[in-house]
Amino acid sequence: MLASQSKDFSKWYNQVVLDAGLAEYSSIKGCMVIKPYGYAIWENMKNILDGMIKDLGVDNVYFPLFIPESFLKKEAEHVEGFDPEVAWVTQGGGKELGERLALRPTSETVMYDTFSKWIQSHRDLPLKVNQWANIIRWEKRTRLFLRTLEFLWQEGHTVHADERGAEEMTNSALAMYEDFIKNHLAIHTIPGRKSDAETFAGADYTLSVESLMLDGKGLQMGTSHNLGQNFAKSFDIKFLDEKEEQKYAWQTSWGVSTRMVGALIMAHGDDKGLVLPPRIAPYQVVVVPIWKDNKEKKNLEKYISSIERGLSEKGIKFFVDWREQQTPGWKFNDWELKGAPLRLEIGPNEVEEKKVTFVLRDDLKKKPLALDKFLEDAVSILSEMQKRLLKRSEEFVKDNTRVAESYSDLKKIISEYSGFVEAFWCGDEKCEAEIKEETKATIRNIPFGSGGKGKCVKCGKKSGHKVLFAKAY
RNA sequence: CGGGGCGUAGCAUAGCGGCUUAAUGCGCCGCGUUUGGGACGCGGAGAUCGCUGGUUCAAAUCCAGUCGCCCCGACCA
Repeated sequence: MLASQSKDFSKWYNQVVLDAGLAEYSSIKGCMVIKPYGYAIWENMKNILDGMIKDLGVDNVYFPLFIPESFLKKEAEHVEGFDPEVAWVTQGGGKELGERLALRPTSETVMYDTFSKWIQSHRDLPLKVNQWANIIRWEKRTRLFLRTLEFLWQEGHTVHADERGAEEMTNSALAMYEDFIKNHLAIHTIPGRKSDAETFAGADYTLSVESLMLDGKGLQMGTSHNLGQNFAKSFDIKFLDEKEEQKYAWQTSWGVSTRMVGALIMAHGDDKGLVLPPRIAPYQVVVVPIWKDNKEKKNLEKYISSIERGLSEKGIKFFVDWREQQTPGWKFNDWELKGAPLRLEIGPNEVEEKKVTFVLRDDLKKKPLALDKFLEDAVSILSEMQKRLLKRSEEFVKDNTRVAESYSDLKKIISEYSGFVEAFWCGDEKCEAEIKEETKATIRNIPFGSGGKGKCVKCGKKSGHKVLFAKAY
C-alpha cells in the first residue's frame, strides 16, 4: 500500500519512485539507479526537448567530464559558488596528478576555454551548442530525482556578438522551457527573474520557470542565465568586429535536468501513484487482457491484435500486458501506480460485443465504448486528458497563490498554507535573507511583468515589484 | 558538517548471551487449482547475521574499532 499524499508527502513520493519502478537507491552513497520505466520518461523528455533545442539553431556537442582546477578558478564568482560541491580527481594511472581535475559540476569553464579558440571573428558568431551529459555535485542531502550526487541534464551554451543577442537567447531558452513544461508535462510554471542571491554564480542575471508541487512547495524547473561578458573576460573570448575592433563576446547558458521527472511525479500524482500526461508517458495505452482458458485467450489474441493495429495506425504508444503470473486486478493497480494514462480492460465480454472498457488515469471510471468508436476517438480522448491535466495544474497554482500585504501575512500564509505568496520586496538582500531565516521561504523569482507600487513586506521601503515567495525543494 | 537511526536471504523485518537445524512476510523456482480490482494449496532453493578485533565454556546477541547507508537541519539543478 502506498502512503497517503496528504499524510506524508515525502514518504508517498519515495514510494512512488521505488514502487512504480522509476528508480532505486544504488549501493553508492547519494546516487540512484534510473530503471527502464523511469529512464523511458526521461528519454521522452530528452527527445522532445532535443528537437526544440535544435529548432533554436543549437547544435549538440560533447565536452570532457574532467575540468582542470585552473579552469574552474578563472571566474572568481563561479568557483566560489561551486567550490563546496565539487568532486575532485587527484590520481590517475596510479600517480598523483600535477593538477587536480574536477568532475564537472557544470561545463561553462571547460567549454569556454575551447570557445576562446573557436571564436576569432564576428563571422564565428553566434555560436550555439548544447550538451546532454551527467553532472556531479557533492550534495549533502539527497533525494531521488530531485537531488543526487550525479544527475543527467542538458546544458545549452551560446556566444553572441552583442548584448542584445545574449539577452534574446536567454529569453528564448526560458520560453522554450515554459512551452515544453506546459505543453508536454502539463505543468503550469511562473517565468521570472531570480533575485541576486539566487543568481547563477558568474551570471549577470538568471531567469527561471518555477512551479508548485502538490504539497505546496516550490520547485525550479528550468533556468536560463545571461552571463554577460563575465566569462568572456576570464576566458579571453574575443573577436574582431566589422569595424576591426577587438570585442569581448556575450554569453548565455541554460539547462534542465532529471529533476523534471521528480516534478512530474509531484505535480500530477495521487494516492494511487503516478499520473502521467499522455505526451510524456512511456505507454499512452496499456491493455490488460482478461481470460480464463486457452480458448478465451486465443480469441483475445485475435481481438487485441486488431486493437494493436488500430492504435499503431494512430501513432499511439501502447503496451499489452500479457503477463501470466499476475491477475487482472493486480495489473490494474500496477498500471495505476505507474501512471499509464489510459487502460483498456479486454476480456470475453468485450470480444463478444466488439467493444472496449477503458479507464482514464485521472478519473478512474470504467467506460464502455464500441471498438471502432474507441479507435476513432483514442487520440482525442488522450489529448483531452492532456488538456485536463494542464488545466488542473493551472488552477492548482492559482488556488495556492496568495497575496501578503504585511510581514505577518507572509509568515501566516507560509506556515498555514505553504504555496506561493506574492509580496512586495525592496530588492535588499538583507530582507531576503531575514525572511528566509524566519519563514524558510525564499524568493522563487520576480515574475515577468510584475509591477505596481508598494512597500517591502519586511522593511517597509518602497518597492516597484511583487515577487514570489515559497518554501522550495 | 552538526543531531538521530540502522546494517540478519533479492527486499522488509523478528530474534538482543544457551531454545539445539537463525525465524516470518513479500519476492524467486516446481506442480496443481485460479484469473473482470493487489488469488490459493503443496513442495523447494536461497544467510560466511556489514567488516575487524576482543570478552566468554558459549556471540547475530555484550564491548571496542571500522566501513556503509537512511532520516532530520545548514548548502544546492
